Amino acid sequence: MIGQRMKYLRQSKKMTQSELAEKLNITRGTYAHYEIEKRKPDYDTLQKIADFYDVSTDYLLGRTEQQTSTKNSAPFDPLQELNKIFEKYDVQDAGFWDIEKWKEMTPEDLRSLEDYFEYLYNKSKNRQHKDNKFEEVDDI
Amino acid sequence: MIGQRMKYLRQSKKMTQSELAEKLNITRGTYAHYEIEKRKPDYDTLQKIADFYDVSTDYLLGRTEQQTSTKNSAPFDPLQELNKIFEKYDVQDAGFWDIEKWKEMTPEDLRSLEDYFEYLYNKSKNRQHKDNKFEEVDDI
DNA sequence: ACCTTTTGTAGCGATTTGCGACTTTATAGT
DNA sequence: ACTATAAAGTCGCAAATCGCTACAAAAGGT
Repeated sequence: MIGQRMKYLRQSKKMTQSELAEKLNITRGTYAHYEIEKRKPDYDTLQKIADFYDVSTDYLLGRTEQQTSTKNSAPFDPLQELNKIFEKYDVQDAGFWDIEKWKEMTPEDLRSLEDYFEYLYNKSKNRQHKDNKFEEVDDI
Repeated sequence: MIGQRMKYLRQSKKMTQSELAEKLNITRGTYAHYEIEKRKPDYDTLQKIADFYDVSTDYLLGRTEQQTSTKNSAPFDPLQELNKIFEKYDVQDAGFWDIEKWKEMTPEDLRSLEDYFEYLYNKSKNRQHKDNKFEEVDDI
């Protein structure tokens, strides 16, 4: 399936395998294998292909007929999201957050942080400081 | 990224790695590697994961924050599409099409068929039966 | 028919995967 | 707090897969 779609997309752009391979930083031989489905591109290349044609990986994999890429136009910004949470829980940035690390954070990390804040919030309500479920947040 | 998301999805369903592994027909050890990103699932497993959680592969791969799967609710039906083409080109099913084979056909195959019909159509207009560009259609 | 471009296909070294077994960490019950 | 049990992380190895280079076949153009 993926081979068919790659071939179709390539031809509709009237490009040769060589040209595509160059875009993807692989040799033409390697690329050729994809189209005839003897090999599969690694995840990195798969995404490059999806990016190049602006289609979804689901389309390439044949999970959907909609080509339309669902890729975010405005990429996820961890710092911005962090501030939202700060506001929500009325936290003032005390300066002990390692901003550099936060740049690497995923949406899932953010959710963890929210869980943590919520936990702190609940704790402050009934002052039970024994539970150490979240004690290892220092690695955030 | 994919590991984080898999872990998040699994936990939000309150499942263990063992349970997930069973669903995906892999061993727990193998599954564990995915979450900590030491290994990557093959394409087949990736799609099983996406199917199981009903999210897009783009989401799993971190290309988008939208979980929503773009998978077709009504899957592509080759036979139905075939009939549309038959109608369009006024072909009557002479019974020499191997229906079983057609069940495997992709949208791209359909496009090829349309090209073929169009070719036949053009040929019939100026009776030039020498060009054998489409001579090998018997493998469709 | 001939030459050029493009595509398909081994062969092979190197990388990566999946499994099973073992270790470490977390959870629960008393 | 202590122990037992479950869950998650990690290692070594066999097997599968990948990417490259080189060669073969097909397609296109003159």
